[in-house]
Amino acid sequence: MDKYEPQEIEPRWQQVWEDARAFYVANPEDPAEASREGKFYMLEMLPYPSGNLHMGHVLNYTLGDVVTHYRRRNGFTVLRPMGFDSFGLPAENAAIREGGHPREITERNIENIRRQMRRLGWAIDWDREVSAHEPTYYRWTQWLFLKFFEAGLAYRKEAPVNWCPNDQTVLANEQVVDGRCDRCGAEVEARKLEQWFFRITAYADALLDDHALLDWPDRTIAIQRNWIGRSEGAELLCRVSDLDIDIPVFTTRPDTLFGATFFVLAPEHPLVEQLVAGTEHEVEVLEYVRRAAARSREERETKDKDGAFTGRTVVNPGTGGEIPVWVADYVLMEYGTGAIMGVPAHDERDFGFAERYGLPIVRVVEPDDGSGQEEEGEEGAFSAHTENERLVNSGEFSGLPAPEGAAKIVDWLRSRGRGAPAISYRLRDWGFSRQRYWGCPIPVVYCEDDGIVPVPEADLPVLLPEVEDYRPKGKPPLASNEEWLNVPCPRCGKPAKREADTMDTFVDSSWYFLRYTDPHNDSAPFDRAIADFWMPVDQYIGGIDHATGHLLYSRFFVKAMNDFGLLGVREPFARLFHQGWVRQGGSKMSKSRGNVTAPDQLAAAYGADAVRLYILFMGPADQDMEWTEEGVEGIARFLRRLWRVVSEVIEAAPADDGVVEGPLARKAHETIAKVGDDIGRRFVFNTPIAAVMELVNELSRATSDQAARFAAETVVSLIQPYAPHIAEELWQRLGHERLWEEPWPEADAALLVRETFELVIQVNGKVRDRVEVPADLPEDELVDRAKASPRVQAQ
RNA sequence: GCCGAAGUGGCGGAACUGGCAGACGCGCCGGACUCAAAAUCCGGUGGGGCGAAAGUCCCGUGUGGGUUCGACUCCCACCUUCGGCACCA
Repeated sequence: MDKYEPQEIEPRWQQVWEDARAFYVANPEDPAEASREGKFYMLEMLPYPSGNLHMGHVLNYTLGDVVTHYRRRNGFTVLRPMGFDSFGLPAENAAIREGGHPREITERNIENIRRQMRRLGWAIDWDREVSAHEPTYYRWTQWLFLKFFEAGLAYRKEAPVNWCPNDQTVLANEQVVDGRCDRCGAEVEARKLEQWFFRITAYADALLDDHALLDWPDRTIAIQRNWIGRSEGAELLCRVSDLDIDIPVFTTRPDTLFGATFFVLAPEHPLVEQLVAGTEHEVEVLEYVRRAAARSREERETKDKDGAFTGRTVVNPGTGGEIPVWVADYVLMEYGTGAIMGVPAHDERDFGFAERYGLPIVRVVEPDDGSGQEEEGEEGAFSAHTENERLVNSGEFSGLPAPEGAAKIVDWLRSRGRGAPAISYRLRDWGFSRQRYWGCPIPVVYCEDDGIVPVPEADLPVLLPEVEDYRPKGKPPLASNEEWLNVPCPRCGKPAKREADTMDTFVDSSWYFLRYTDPHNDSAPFDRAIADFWMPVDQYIGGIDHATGHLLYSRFFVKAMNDFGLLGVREPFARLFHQGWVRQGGSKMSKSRGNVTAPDQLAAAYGADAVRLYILFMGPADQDMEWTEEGVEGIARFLRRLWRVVSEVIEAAPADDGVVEGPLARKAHETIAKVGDDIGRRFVFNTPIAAVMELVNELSRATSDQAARFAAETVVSLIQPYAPHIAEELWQRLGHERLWEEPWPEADAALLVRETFELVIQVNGKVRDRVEVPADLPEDELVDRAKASPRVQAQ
């Protein structure tokens, strides 16, 4: 018997699969007519090509690999592509650090990762590989941008960005950690610059409603729901009598309208200046606005509430009374209308403000217990929404239950043209322009006469130009290439300038799963019929850190593309699974933390099969795990044991027509049922390994009969998705071929049914007796049997 | 504060629909092989009593209650940890 030598076996089988094009899948001849029955689109989030794969990647892609093999062998046509999210800051920063061009570094990293992926034996269709930085890809990113622009879903406006005063650059949000630049540690400032935005807020309701279509983890849906932050309420108009202007406010508590004793504008509110212009309050208010602007976000959130009185009043549309208008920075311009009605009796924040400035506090909602209790002071001055409340001090609405009162008040306001039901969202439009080099150019031109002019489709791609110095230095690096920057206006031909910002990499990754379906198309991003054949992704696997980024952006992109008529589906990812973090020393494993174990050394020491098995055996795949190599020896032992036991069977039990029966045969069938159920239905990946280990343990006790032979073949077949190399080798030695195409084994249902089972009889929680009873006995019979037990009778 | 997830041996974890808690693996202990060690193989391993032994009894799944013949699992209250949102009107 020869030794188990993964370093010899593994490359050999990888070559066999490549030569046989085992995991490549062709698109249907006529995708519009092809049956979608049996198609399976397996996708894992594409890697960022930074240096090396780490164990988090190994977990992610091994999970996808197990599912791919399992589905294939269950008769599905599985699309399982791979690509690289190859634009972005890390490559650029690495290039700045090491010298050299981001493209060289990126392409070197891609080459290296591709090699690591092949070394691990993942079943990937490499014909469909795409990389975001290749013009053949980003040409279509630009094309899609133009569609969004035409539809009014991409627009430009002035907005605050993160500015690092030390590095003289705009930072992406993900580069700001606790308010500081993650490279130099300087405190980040807010600056106002013209920026590009995607109008994702137009899809806020669709993004919420269509959660119902998705088989996603509850927590992911909850995170997205929180992020979108939909609040129902009303928008009402408050009139500044002196100036004849109406200021809209949003509230979720219209029932408390009669308790609004003051009015507050955010310091950034555009009407502030007009309200105080030329009044005695002007100096004081503008000074307050300036001070507020200088405050850091953190200071603004933690200090006591303060503000400045404008000297103006507005009419409370409920009471008809005049209430004072203040400016205070606890009101945020970004949310609602940037103005609020202050109801100190029923809002904690308004209460704090009113106390400080001596503003009146009027209770208008009370618990409906009939006692009319009047509590005063801190505790009683405001009250949270509870089940049974009624309105008081609210004119004709007094006495109504609070929810009904709210509805009646909104109706009443609407009839007088002073308000309407309204919905407010926390979600903001997606700012996607970056003042950096290594990204997809935004294909527009600025013309003095024509404004923003899209680059004609025929002129795409707008190639990312070479620049002398791609370091960020306050203005976009692309702008330094004058030859590239200055072009005639596509509309009028006059001298114009290109957009020098590039796109956020999340734009690239918002549609890559569509390009995979038709990766070589050079007349469109993809053919609709082909995309409609494969989409949606049947199983997506990736980190939960993308819940409010990539996973939201991609849903938005697909919805918009569906509205453009480019695509049939409205959701990209039907089913979603998040692998847990692989931590080392307590923190998430990532390149930026430098706490990375490369899978290479591990594969060199134990083989790819051991690495794959080990990462899945460590624990439930959706839970975080602390990386340790402690247990990898156990997996290596298991593989050697598997090799030895199966080799023994090959020698001791040549295949014949002998009967396959007995406890070992039954155990094999139970294992088939368990493994298939775990992978297919429960989507758990650690317990199937334990089940196969159990079967190997039992098999090792008797290796010489036909039941042993059946058990050995079963073991090899079931472990194949996890450890395809050793499985293929042993399968061949067992006298078969092409295990990767072998149908998944089926458990013999008859063998799974136990004819009898051991009934455990308990009285008051104590085990009194165990009796063997027929499995099909009805419950009352079971009770009778239990009562008939002498040991129960003796009690 | 609101929303979500999770607490089981020395460790990672198993127990899926309420039915012998601790599968499988790590570690540890003992044995075989060996001049010896490594590797490999075999056996043991939740805690505590009683017993020479076969055994047998008690305790035990974050805490306190409850439902049930029976609870890691269901219900109520709480504690702890982790994640999301948060001056969001």
